[in-house]
Amino acid sequence: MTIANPSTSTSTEEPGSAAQRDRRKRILDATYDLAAAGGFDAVQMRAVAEQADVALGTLYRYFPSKIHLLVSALGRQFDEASARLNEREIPGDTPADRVLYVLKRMARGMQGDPKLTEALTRAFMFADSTVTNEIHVVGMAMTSIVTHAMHGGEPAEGALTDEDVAIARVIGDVWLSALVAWVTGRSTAAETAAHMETAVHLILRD
Amino acid sequence: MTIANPSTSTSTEEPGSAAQRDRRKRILDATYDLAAAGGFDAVQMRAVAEQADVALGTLYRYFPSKIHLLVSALGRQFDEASARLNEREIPGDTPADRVLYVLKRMARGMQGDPKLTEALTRAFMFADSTVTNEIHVVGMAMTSIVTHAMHGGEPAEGALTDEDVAIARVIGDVWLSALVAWVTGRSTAAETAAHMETAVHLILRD
DNA sequence: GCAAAATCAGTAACACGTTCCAGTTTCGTT
DNA sequence: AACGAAACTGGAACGTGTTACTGATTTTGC
Repeated sequence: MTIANPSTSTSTEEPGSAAQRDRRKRILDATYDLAAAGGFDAVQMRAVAEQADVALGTLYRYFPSKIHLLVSALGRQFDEASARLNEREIPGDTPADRVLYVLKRMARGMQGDPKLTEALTRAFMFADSTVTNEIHVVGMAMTSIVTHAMHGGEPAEGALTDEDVAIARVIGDVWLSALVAWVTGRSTAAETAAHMETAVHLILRD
Repeated sequence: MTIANPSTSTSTEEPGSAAQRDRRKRILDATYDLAAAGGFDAVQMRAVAEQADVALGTLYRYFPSKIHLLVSALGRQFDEASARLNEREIPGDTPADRVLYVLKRMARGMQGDPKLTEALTRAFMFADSTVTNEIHVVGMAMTSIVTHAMHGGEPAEGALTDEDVAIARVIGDVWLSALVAWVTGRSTAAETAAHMETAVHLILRD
């Protein structure tokens, strides 16, 4: 339905003073709200600053660009999704079934928040090398989710073969392309789902 | 109030007066040159207009946005590549070998023009539903290139199975993701090539 | 408890995509 | 050749991301 706003969880200890953490949190919350309400274009730096009760210069001190801001928000989202999915067993009899299960779960969450998804995906696609760190987090989370599903939810982290990782990466690539096509209005949710299903069966061959 | 929009025609026979065709070509040439020299950011609408010897308003009459402009340039480029590749036999003993041959050829071309590739890829990733037509051209050209390679360069257009098309799409998806990773500086050319090789063998299994 | 350093608010200004407009030129038709 | 429609030019202007600057306020080091 809706993607949980991660602002309530402060599991990882972030550096800086309490006031800094406060401002950072307020900024990310404002970003999240604006993105969820109006998508990429609605996340305007002046609006974020105002809603976070922070000056524009301060906003730029914390996040050097709109892309950094949105990708950081995406990173938190993905971390949360990954954590939720990886701590449970995945239903399904075959790897393909299980992978499709998690992909469909993620798709459902995203379709429930299309504007937010559009904003974060656009930022991800537009990011350059200055955002490499934040983006790497997303890629690894995706690989983790897929391999975890392939192995049926068993914590077989050490048993990942090269082929497992390659398969997960390919599925992640297809997923990303499908996501972009959906976000940019070039394919419907149903077409995206059908394409993912075809691709997963093709790659995991059953 | 005017409806006419010369930019919406992408077929080989372009309508309009000679002057219109002239302007369109000048605009696309200027776009190409600026993109090749400085990438996405260097393709500035005022600069394109000036270099094409056209007023800014005229540029916007032909291409309603920077994204349309760049995606159209990408379409022209892809059409040419597709035509060149499809009129010859593809070397290689297996479908995987042949597909990798054309992918590596394309990769080499792109690495030779990194700024141009960056500009066109960025535009492609940022396009929305108003550019669907132009983007469809690119997608079909990609599918055509891959299926042509799979079948060894034989003109077996009528014999494409659903699976052929699905495979071509998946390979296109992986290609696109790899391209984005390379363009945004998140992976090197060598990593991209290795990933493509792994993925193609995985999908075409031989 | 205090001075220096860092941070912040507020605001102006710049850059580039985009829109709009008034006047001029080109094009197709009669 | 003349006329109306469409296209073109040149330039002003607007919105939003980004930068720069100044004077207050908070934090830090001692």
